[in-house]
Amino acid sequence: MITKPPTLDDVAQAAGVSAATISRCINTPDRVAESTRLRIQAAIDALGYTPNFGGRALATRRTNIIGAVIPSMANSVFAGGIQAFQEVLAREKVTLLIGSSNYDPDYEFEQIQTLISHGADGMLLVGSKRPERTQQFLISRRIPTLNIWCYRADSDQLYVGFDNHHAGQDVAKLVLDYGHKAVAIVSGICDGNDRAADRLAGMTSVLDDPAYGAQTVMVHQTKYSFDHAAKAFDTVIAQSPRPTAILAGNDVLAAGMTQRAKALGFSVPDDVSITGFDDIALAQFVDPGLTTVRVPQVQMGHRAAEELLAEIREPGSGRSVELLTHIIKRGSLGPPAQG
Amino acid sequence: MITKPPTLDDVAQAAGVSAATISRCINTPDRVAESTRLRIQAAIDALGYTPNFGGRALATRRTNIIGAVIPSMANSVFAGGIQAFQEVLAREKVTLLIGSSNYDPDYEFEQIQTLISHGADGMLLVGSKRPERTQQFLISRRIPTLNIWCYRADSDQLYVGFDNHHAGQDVAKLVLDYGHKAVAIVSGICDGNDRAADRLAGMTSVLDDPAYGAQTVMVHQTKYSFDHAAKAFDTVIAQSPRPTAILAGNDVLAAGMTQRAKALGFSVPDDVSITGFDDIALAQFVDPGLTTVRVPQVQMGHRAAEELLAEIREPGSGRSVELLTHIIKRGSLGPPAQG
DNA sequence: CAGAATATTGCAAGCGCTTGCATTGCGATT
DNA sequence: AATCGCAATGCAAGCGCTTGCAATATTCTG
Repeated sequence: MITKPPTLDDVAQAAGVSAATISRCINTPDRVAESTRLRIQAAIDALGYTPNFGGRALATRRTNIIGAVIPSMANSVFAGGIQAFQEVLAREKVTLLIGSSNYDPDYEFEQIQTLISHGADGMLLVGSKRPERTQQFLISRRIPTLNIWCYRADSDQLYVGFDNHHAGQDVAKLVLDYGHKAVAIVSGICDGNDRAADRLAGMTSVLDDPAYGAQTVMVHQTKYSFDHAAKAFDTVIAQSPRPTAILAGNDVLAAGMTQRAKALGFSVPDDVSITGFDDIALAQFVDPGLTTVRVPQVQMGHRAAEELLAEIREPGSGRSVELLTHIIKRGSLGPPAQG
Repeated sequence: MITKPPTLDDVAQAAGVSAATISRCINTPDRVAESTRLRIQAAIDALGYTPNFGGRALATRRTNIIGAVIPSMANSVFAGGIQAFQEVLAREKVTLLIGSSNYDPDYEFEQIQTLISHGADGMLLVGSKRPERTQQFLISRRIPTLNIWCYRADSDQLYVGFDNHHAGQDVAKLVLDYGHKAVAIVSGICDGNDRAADRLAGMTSVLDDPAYGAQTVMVHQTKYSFDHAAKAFDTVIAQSPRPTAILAGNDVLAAGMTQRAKALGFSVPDDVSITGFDDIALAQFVDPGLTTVRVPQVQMGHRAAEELLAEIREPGSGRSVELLTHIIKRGSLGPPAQG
């Protein structure tokens, strides 16, 4: 027996009222008389009626869906934040539609289009820079959008994040404070990834500051994977002068390099110090533990959800929020060997 | 300029054809002449048109959304599989709606309802056992559903996963092969989590097999977090006789215990061996590396997507798939100290 | 070159729900 | 008792898209 799901009309028939009344009974119960409401409720229960989403979306032009496009689901960098984000949404009966862009702006655009065409009322995006057409699309569609993982004071967009540039400077300074003079940077691919670019810029701005008398041995960009990190280490460590410290663009790179370093017989941090970024769970399990920048992921997710919801319900009411990062010191950073 | 999003009609007007043709051009391009197709495409691009989801859903009674409810997004156990799952869906222009249940069956039910009321054409769920009302709901709504992370031959449901019981036996046997006689198990909470329960059952079935002459010192259930793992380690290690090996229900527990063990001055594996389960990225970074059971996450995600899509397009055509696990040997398991 | 087959395109009827406006009923007001 | 105000309900017009069927244009067949 192929039973089609019951519709509003079915319920109306069963309850002996018009479809409009049923609709009101569901959406604005106080507009319906107590007695009919009861009758309707009974009919709904009897038929097991659930409003059809498409119909409702079509009529109201609202979906209660929020879309999020994150660069990657595979590594856990974004997991914590999204989980926190989702918790808040769930509480408000809003559903999360997730896409992942694999760090590719074109693919990100595609995902955004998909999510929006699926009716997303708002969008959560990672980072701030994106191609003109993406921006245009978002604007022309009037989709409330909020960017996380970065923060820009001088912008009319909404941000809930932190200052990657500044955080990058912090680590770099710390490393120089330890006395390192020859430092290399292994960054994520900056093209299309403003967080990586900002971090890198922050780091180099310090390293290249003559006041410190240090030297940037090499800046190397590579993908966020353990394998790429290992290769990057090989490249960087072969430079001359050999760097005594390597600043990594994130923890995945740092972890991968640490492992590779040990495999090659280098001692961390005695032969080479390595710092990370993000403080993902992994960071404390690497041996030695990664000195890294802690990003307040959970807080970021929560606040992002709150502000985005606010912006959706009342355009203009969402606020940007700057979060603070701080450095977690573990064993992977030490003074350079006496040379 | 208050631009409402462009509709099919707008595009039709711009391209000088009827709305129907536009629709065909999008859904069945070969039914449209090359020349008009180009003209339409131009119009679409010019207007930045995206099909309205509600309208489409209403007309086709299909949403091209698949819902997934996973126990947790916070740890990376499920990330790889979901990412793989999503990749296949994206290729087919199907979108993923994700919910997380936090390992709570009631909450899982709630999430399932939300996703389905949002029009999900199919559901991906983790594990096999769930409350009667959840099952009933799924059945009454005729939602194609596929379960991952487990496999049951004797079932009319769809599974793409592996035999947790068997895998649990495998690790247990391996540990006994190393000569351990006093073994403890630190499992996830089995209530409402059939994977954890199956693994545990598999492990105990071996440990309690008199043929091996071993002893199960203790079975301890706790939540999947590093903190809980540390506490569990404290409890378990204080037993008498002191276990020389601890089987963990997953890698998070194993990693947390390893770290705690080292912090307390125990050498792993010399003082105590620890095994994990899942082979998440973390496992290779823990020192010593975790001997664990590798779960073919990516493969699981891919196959699950394929079978679920098949089942949705042609009910009855989806097939269950049993995947195989194998043990990855690293340093955390060794022979017991001579005693 | 007529007639048929086929490829393109348009018409119009929904899909299920919401909502502005009109209608009905009824107690309150004068 | 006639009138008014308001609460409760019904009517009907969409919301944007798909699709069976019909109409027209194009190509093929003999």
